[in-house]
Amino acid sequence: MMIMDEIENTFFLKELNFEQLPSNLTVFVGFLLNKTAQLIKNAGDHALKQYNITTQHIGLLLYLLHQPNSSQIDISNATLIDRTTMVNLIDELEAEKLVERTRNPNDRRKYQVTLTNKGREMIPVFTKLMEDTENSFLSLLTIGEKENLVNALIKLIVKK
Amino acid sequence: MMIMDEIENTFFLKELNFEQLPSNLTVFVGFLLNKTAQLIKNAGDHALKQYNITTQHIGLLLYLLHQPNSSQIDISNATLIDRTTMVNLIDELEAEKLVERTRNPNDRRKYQVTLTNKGREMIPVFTKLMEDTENSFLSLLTIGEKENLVNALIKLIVKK
DNA sequence: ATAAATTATCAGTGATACTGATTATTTGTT
DNA sequence: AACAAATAATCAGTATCACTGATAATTTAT
Repeated sequence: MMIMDEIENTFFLKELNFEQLPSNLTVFVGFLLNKTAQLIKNAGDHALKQYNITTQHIGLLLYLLHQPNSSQIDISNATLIDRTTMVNLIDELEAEKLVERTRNPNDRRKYQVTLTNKGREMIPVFTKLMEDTENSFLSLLTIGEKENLVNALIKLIVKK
Repeated sequence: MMIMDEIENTFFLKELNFEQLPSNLTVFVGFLLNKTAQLIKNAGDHALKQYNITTQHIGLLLYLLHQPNSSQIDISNATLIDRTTMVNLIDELEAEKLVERTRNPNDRRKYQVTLTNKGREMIPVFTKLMEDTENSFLSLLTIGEKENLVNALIKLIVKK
């Protein structure tokens, strides 16, 4: 496979000092995904640090913008974040006065999580910050490569 | 961008119940990378569970196969895993009798981390398991798509 | 009316990354 | 040779995140 040469020339050999590679490269896709995810998350979190939130919170806010009054389970399902982790994330957004919990009058087991005015105001700020951060992170890729990357990742996630 | 339609038709709309999306899709690349990395890691860890190791350990073993007698710092740099985390990972591999620490006689600050016979015997087993797992995970992608994915991820990691 | 399911919550566990300090050792400088 | 600085491994502690399993409140199904 072509990739093998590519890796040996660019990545493992030069940067990671791998001098030889196992015969099948797929062993490393998990590693590559893991490290890339870590790097882009760090970049995003760093940019958001001044606002006391992380990249995880952004997904919630954007979801709420388009699906107002969602329950925590709804948000959990939509963002693929565990329901018990969601409790903390929404606690944190509430502490920053970006969202509010109100009971759903039609089903009092549920909350309606809603954006506050501050939340609505801040979303464009956060979005811009994240866009800039991700664009900078992805700047080595062409538009086509970005599209391919996104499409591949979506395929892999949707499959599950 | 074409991608927007793609996402709306396949992913957010159907699976995640997003009905509308922010104008710039790059906000979500971090999310996609994060989730994909999580899923593939879970799959690998599950396959390796019977051997009491995780996908993280595999990278170390393979590195040691090609760079015997490496120090912990060497491995740490090669695998992009923090040096303090490395201590634990090698503890765990040692507990499983897959590697050994011996002091480097030329520099007694360093260890030489070496594969045991058991370690060398098990590597093909682990590799096969990981290959099967990753191939299954990536089975929806064509060869070309896999190559593009790997190349894109390598570009993004090497850049940093 | 009762059983079963659902939503949110909490306590606890485990994996991982990272900071900052410490010890032992080696290297560089005078 | 003596001393300072750098390096390798370690440890204690913090933080994030995913996840298990339990519980209380409420709704739905039988």
